[in-house]
Order: sequence, then C-alpha cells, then structure tokens
Amino acid sequence: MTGTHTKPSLGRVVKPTDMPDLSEAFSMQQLSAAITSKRTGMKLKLTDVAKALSLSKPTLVKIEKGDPNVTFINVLRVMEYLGLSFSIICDESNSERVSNLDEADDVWY
Amino acid sequence: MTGTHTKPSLGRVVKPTDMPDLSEAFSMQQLSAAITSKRTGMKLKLTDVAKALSLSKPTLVKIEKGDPNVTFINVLRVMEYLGLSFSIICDESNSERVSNLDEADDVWY
DNA sequence: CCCATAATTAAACTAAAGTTGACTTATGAG
DNA sequence: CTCATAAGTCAACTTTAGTTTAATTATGGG
Repeated sequence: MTGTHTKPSLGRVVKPTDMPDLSEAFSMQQLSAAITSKRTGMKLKLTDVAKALSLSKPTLVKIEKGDPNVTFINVLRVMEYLGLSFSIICDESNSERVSNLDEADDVWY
Repeated sequence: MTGTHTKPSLGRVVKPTDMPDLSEAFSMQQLSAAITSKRTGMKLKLTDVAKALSLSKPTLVKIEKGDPNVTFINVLRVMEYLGLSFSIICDESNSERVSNLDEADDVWY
C-alpha cells in the first residue's frame, strides 16, 4: 500500500450485489451472486480473500463469476471463508433404506 | 456385454451404502456417501455413470471417495445425473440488503 | 476532470486434474 | 472353490486449472 491516504482502508466499497433467493434451485449464477454478495457485505476486497486463502486473483474472479471449471476444493475454501456452505438435496428418494437383502424386485426365474 | 448370461444385467448389486443424514453439516464424507447411496440405490454401476457422462472411471471413483481435488463441473454433472443437488446455506447473515446507500457504519471523519 | 483503488482480462508458464489401458482386489452366484 | 463382474488402483501421457505479471477497464472521491 502507498502511504498516500491516512485512513486505514476506505478504498473501493463497490456496489453491493444483493443476496440471491437461496430457496431457489441451485445454479452457478446463484452461487456466484451469493459469494459476491457475502464478500462485499463483509467489505472484503478480492485481494483480501485471495491473500487470506493463498489463491490467485484470476482464480477467485473465475469462482465469483460462476465458472464451473474450477476445483471443488477452491470453491469450498472460498465459501467457508465467507461463511457460506452447502446442503445436499436428494430428489425423489430412490435408493432409500434397502432393508430386503434377499431378492425383492427383479425376480424372473 | 458377453453373451454368457441370459439375464439382462443382474451382475453385481453391491452392498447398498445408506443415505447419510442430510440435515447434518456439509462434509466431503457426507457428499461421498450420498452419491454412492444414490447410485447403488438406482442400481447403476460406476461404469454406467462414467459412460453416460463421458467421464473416466478413476475420476468418478475420486468423486465418490470424496476427494475434493476434482473439478466442480464434474461433481455437479455426477450429482445432477443421480438426482442430487446443492442448496446454498448462508451463515449469520452479514451483508443482507444494504438499503442505505449513504454513509452508515464506518464513519470516522 | 484527475487520481487512487478495485475489478477484470491477457499471455506465458507451472502444476495438477483427467484420460487411457491394464492390472489387482472384492464379492456374490453357481 | 471357481468364475464372472464390479470396484479400486497405477503409471505414462494429455488436457486444463492455477499462477504470475502486467495491462486494461470501472468507479467513487476530491
């Protein structure tokens, strides 16, 4: 940082993107919006998060933009750092508990 | 398939792993268990899913084992194919709606 | 307008994820 | 036990995600 300003770090505050409706179905756009919203809401700069996680700025931008071609572990690191997490949703329970160990459905003999 | 058997595809049915408690906090183990449970419940072999998604078996195994060092897009593809999805959880709402566009908190001048 | 800072993008290189093909368990049917 | 099939692993190679450095846009404050 250049000692030009006397203030701690007012810098850019960026227009805060608002948190998407988390009740909607998951999508990369939703994740993207949630991450950016959380970060700006916490008044953190991209470089702050990047440095804290030892992650490069281009990669962080990719994640915030909702590009799915990133490693899962990096997405999780960013989310955890910002206080975001996943919950797994299971459609129309197939599988369920398979109590019957013997033949049950596919019987043809 | 080799014409050895006359049956459609009884093959291996594998011991069905049961679906983890999805109300618990997210973890790779939970995701791992959910994926394996869903797949075995649908009576699909690793190779079935791999072929359907044009994904290699080693990579699918990595994902099912809960290795986070895989690309996000591949995890999402597998999940979608099996009928699994994510829901984003936001801890302790910071950010929220930033209605006040003017100075609000950080006032020091 | 001018300036400082933040966000976004680009290119060349490095590191790591993904593929291929074969091989090694594991497991249940017969 | 034997056999067939599914799961899991390995090594060499290919593809691509990630890094670095730098330049290029925004955007708000003064």
